[in-house]
Amino acid sequence: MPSSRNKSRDMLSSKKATVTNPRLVVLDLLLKENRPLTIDQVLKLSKGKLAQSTLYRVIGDLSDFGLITEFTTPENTMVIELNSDEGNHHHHIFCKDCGSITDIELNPELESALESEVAKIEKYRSISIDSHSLELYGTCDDCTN
Amino acid sequence: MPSSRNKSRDMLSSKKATVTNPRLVVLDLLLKENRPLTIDQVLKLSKGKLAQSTLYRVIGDLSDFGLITEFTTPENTMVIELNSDEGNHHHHIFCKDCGSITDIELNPELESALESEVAKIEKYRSISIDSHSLELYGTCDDCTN
DNA sequence: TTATAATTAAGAATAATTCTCATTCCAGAC
DNA sequence: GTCTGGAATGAGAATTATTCTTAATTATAA
Repeated sequence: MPSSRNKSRDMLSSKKATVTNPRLVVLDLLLKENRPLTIDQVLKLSKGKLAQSTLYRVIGDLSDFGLITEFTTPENTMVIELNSDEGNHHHHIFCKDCGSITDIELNPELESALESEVAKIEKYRSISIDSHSLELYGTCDDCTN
Repeated sequence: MPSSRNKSRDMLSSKKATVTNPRLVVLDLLLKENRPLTIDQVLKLSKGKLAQSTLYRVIGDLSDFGLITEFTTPENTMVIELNSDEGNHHHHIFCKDCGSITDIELNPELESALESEVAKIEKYRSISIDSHSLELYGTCDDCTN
């Protein structure tokens, strides 16, 4: 009974969500791998313990609970990522060769410059902006060699 | 014989590409609408003059010629946009209610701050970054009311 | 005008995701 | 601990977006 299992349980309980095996499997995996995972990766790493349809539904549920975030690769497949407790804002680098996804944080001045620009755009265009994301596309270190 | 038709012809010729009707239809539409268009919008606006499979292939061709750019909505459907002659870099706002897509340009200082941060990330992580995109998600003016 | 190569249209095929519904599981009441 | 109602699951069908295949058509340029 690894501790990640308990952490996963707590995460679900704290959201008053029913604790079920598929949900625990997904959370455990994200806790253990500690990186964004594609659907394929989740399915492979969980070795047939999850029906594909269940995975998609569980992802929807966990997103609704605010425990994970979904986004997509440039090739249009779903990626999930644990929401950190601190709710720290970050962005992603996609490697076009191996498909790896890496988190990056911008330096705080740039991030806040970005946010105030976004605020300006909101006001100027009289629209409301919920979120922004900066994505970088390129080749990772491993694939460059 | 509207002038956009001639513009479209010229665009194709300038790339030494064969001038065909489906290609002209797509370029004309983009010239006329002057905004990013989804596959659905292109199909509807072109009123059955294009086979769907042709549209996808034509989009691939026009991208290869460097005349248009493809990207995707948060709902994962393809969007195309005319490449401006100036090749000016810009970003997009997606309205989560009506799905409209709007171009925005960042103020030049921010854009160049972003670029130098990206360069820093490249160096620091020894990766190579080909492109970046900033996407804003929110509600447009029309949908706020 | 004609030959050749490029392009198209229609629909089949594929891939990702969502839906359906009968079965199983969880959580709280006894 | 057992029961029970509602929530969640699993298997596969359905849907959606995109790509592929192939025979027929069209564009170019000699």
